[in-house]
Amino acid sequence: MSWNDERVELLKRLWGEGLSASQIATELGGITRNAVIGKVHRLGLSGRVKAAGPARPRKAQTEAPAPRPASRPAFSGNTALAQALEPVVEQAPRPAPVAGNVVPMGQRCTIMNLTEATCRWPVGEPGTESFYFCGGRTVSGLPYCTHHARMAYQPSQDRRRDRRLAGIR
DNA sequence: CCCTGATTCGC
DNA sequence: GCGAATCAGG
Repeated sequence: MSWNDERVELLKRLWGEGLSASQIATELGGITRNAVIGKVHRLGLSGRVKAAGPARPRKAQTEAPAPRPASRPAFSGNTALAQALEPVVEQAPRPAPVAGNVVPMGQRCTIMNLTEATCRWPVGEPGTESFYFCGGRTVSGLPYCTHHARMAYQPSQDRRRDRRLAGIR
C-alpha cells in the first residue's frame, strides 16, 4: 500500500487526535505501526510532547561502520504539536461511520452479530426493539470504533453532551 | 509480556 | 521515500 493524499491526511488527523501508531496502522489497513511512525517522522510531525532523550548511538544493523558526525536535529516536540492542535477544532467530522446518534442500518449489530471487530457501543434501551450496537469496525484491541472510542476514552473534559446524544446507558 | 514512540539504514 | 529491525522505555 502507498501513501496517497487521503491516507496521509487521515494519518495526520488521527495522529493529531492522539491515537497510537498501531491503532492508526490498523485503521488505515495493510500497514504496520512502523510504517506509520516512519511516515510521521518524515512528515515532520513527530515528538508529541516528549522530552527528547539523549540521542541513542545505536549499533550497526548489519556490520556497516556508518561514520556519523554525532550530530542530529532531533525535534523537541512543539513544531508538530502546534500543527496538530491548531487547525481542526471540531468542524465537519468527515464521513464518519457514525454521526451523532444515528448508525447506518446496514452496519447495526445485535448481540448475536457482534464480533471482536465490531464496535460494541450500545444505542437505545437494551431489551427494546430499537436497541442495537454500533457495529462499526473496532480500533485495535478496543471494543469500539474510532468515533465511539473517542467518546468512551475522553482524555479531557467537556464531552457529556455527545455521550448523551449517542444514547450511552 | 503487553504496549508506546524513536532511530537507523538497506532497499 | 519507505518501513523492518532495533532500541529504549512504560
